[in-house]
This record gives sequence, C-alpha cells and structure tokens, in this order.
Amino acid sequence: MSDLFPIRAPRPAFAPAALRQGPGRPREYSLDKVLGAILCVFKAQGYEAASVEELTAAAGLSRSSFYAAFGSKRGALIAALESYLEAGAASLEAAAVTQPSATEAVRAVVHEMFAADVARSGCFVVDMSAELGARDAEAAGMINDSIARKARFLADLATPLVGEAAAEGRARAALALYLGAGAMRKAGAPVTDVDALRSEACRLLGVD
Amino acid sequence: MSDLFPIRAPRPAFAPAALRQGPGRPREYSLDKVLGAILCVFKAQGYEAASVEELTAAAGLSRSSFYAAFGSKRGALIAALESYLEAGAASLEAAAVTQPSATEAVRAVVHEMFAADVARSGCFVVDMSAELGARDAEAAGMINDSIARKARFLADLATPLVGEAAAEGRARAALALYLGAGAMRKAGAPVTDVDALRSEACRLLGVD
DNA sequence: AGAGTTGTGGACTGAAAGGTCCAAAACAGT
DNA sequence: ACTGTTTTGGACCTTTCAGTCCACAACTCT
Repeated sequence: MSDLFPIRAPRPAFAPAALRQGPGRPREYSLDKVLGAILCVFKAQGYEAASVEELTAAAGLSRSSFYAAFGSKRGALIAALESYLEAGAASLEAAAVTQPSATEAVRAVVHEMFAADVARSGCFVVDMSAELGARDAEAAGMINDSIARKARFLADLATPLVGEAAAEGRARAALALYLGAGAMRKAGAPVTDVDALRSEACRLLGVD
Repeated sequence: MSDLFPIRAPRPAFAPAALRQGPGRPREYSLDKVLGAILCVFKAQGYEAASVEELTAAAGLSRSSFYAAFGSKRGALIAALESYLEAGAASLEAAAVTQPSATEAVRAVVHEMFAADVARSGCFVVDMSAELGARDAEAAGMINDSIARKARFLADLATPLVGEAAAEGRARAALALYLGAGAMRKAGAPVTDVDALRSEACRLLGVD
C-alpha cells in the first residue's frame, strides 16, 4: 500500500542514526516536516484548491523533489493523509494507556480526540472525506478503515461501561459526533459549542 | 443577501401563472431544475472539482445563460446552497407538524434529517463546510446560520423531553451526529451503520 | 409591423493548473 | 580522482479552467 506511490525511502526504519545513506546526493529535507507542511496546506485549502506551487513553497522543496518523492499531487495527499491517520490513531491509543480505570480511559480518549484538531481548524478526516469520498476510492478506504479502527478501539474501552451490545454503536456515535463537531467548527461555530459536544460524547459513552 | 449575485428574476413571487413576463426573450429553463442540477453536480464533485462545463451540461443551459443567471461559479454555488439549506429547514419543520406528541415530533424530525440525503450521498452541508469553511466567509456563515436554526428548532421540540437546560446542547449534539454520519457515509460506511447512528441521535434527545 | 429588451449559442482569451525534462550539484564506493 | 547514483533548481509544455464577447433569436409593448 505504501509502495503504490514512489516515496523512495519513507524513513529507513532500521538505520543507526546518520549512518545508512545510499549512493547519490543526500536529501536536503526532512520527510516528516515536509509531510507536516503539506498536511497543513491541504487542511487549510482543501485538496483541489491547493496548488502544487503552494505545497512546494510551504514544504520548502522544489518541484523536482516534490514529484520525485510523491509522484503527483494526489500522491502527496495520500502520503500526508496516511501520516495523519496514523498519528491520530497512535495519539488515541497513547491517551488510553496509564489510565487507572475504564472510565478515565474513555474520558481521556474522547478528550484527546477533540483536543487534537477540532478546536483549531476542524478535522482533516472530515475535510477529505467530504471532498474526495465520492471520487477517490483509495482515500475513502483509508479514511473508512481509520474510522473503523478508532471505533473498535473506543468500543473495547467502553464495553465495561455500557455493555458489549451497545458499545460498538455508542463508539461510532461518539466518533460521528466528533466528526460533526469538526464540520460545525469549520463553519464557524464557537469553541464553547464544540466543548459542549465533547461532553455529550462522554455522556453517550457512559462517562460523566 | 439574495441580490449580491445577479439572479435576474429568482421567481416572480407574485405572478398570475404565465402572465407576468417582462419584455425580451423568455427564459428557456426552469430555475428550480437548474438549481437542482447544479446542486447535484456540486454534491458529487465538490466545489473546486466541478467545472463550469459540467455544471452547464448538467443544468442544460449555455455558458451565457449560466453567467447571466449566477455571475460566476461561486454565485451558482451560493444560490444552490441557499436553496438547499432553505429546502432542508423547511422539510424539518414540515416533518414536525401534524405529530401528536413531542416525542413523535422529535422522532419525525430526526428521521427526516437522516432520511434526506445521508443515506444516499452524504450531506451537502458537511461537504461545503469542509471544503469552503476556511476560505469562504459568506458560505460558512450561511451554513452556520442554517445549523443554528435547525438546532434551535430541534431544541424547542426537545425541551419538554430533556428539560430546557439540556435541550440546546442535546439538539446540537444530534445535529453533529447527523453531520458526522454524513462524513462517515461518504467515506464508505454501510447504511446500517448510519441507521444505528440515527437511533443514537434519538436516544440523545430522549426519544427511544 | 417596428422598436426595444432580454435570452441563447458558441467561439474566444488570458491565466493558471499539473506535470515533464535536463543540466548541474552532492554524495558513496572503488 | 573517477564512476555511478540520486537530488535539486528552474525552465518548459500541454491542458484545462473560469470568464468574456458578439451576433442572432425570441419575446413584449406601442
């Protein structure tokens, strides 16, 4: 899945610091920072409205490097989206750990979910799902999988609180609430409203 | 607000059937159908990805007529959005009427909300909020106002069920759930999941 | 019937988009 | 030092975009 678009070295994974470096001129940019900058542009502009020029300018790399790394504008989107989804899932799972009780764990996860980006600029998942969901099967699939994974995770956490039968539905509802909050926030709803939505999400899951 | 973009005659309003018609060649299209077709294209493609050529082709009018009616691609979007929001609000308010009890009214409104378009292709409000919310203040304002209006309406209906203190928050949560359901649906979630979300929205509002 | 007014079709335009290409630069290995 | 490999910068290409323009058609009013 990651080899579909030609990222040469999506982080060596096993590489003793600055050791491993094949032949050829070394890369002058950090892939992480580039992905972050690209994500930022797509977040603010949307996919279609973001031009390659804006992307390269924000990322600080030339057109050649951009296309060498991602192959296309869409490739950059997919890469940034994958990184975003991965980071989001990791942050949720990290928030649950080291929590004393199931109640606290659920609360922490919901908090993390809403704190991540809803309060700022809305959720990238909503943006991309709305803009590309009907046109880009791969992007839609990634988003769908990510949502399902998060829902599963939340459901497992919430099972002792609301029962196994209801957990799955409640978890998905909490996620939908979160996504909807992102949409509302982007339309201009005040942050206090979004906070209230977080409370409702907690109520839905049996905490608070 | 409606005169910002040059729609010459957005339906005469007072006109005895086919009587009133100023000088000049009569329009060959129905504005309602044109708005519907345009809405459909924007819904499927998004704003940026939809080309004026696609819009005119779907609406069945020439470029001249298109620009004479809406002034620009954005003008068409604003007009279609306004029509969509108005129709949506009207359908909600219509669903509540002739219901025997508050419980039934809330249930009917929620049902109407989800039935409208979530099950099919996702909610246009989410799409446009996500794509334009950060860039088009007027569109964002329209969407925000529409959401606020619907929330208020739902809150008034739900007040006897959950109390005045909670009604506003619950109503907004139900709307957020609906919007999130639209995002999920667009990413590929099965219809059964969306149905389950509707049930959760009902639960949130004290019905079911 | 003529004058005035408005809608329609289609060709046209300038700008901007995404993507390609190539020569020079910066490295590893021998 | 030389070869092979990769990155970088920027000029370049093709296509497509939103929007304009004009001659003609279709109507109302006098």
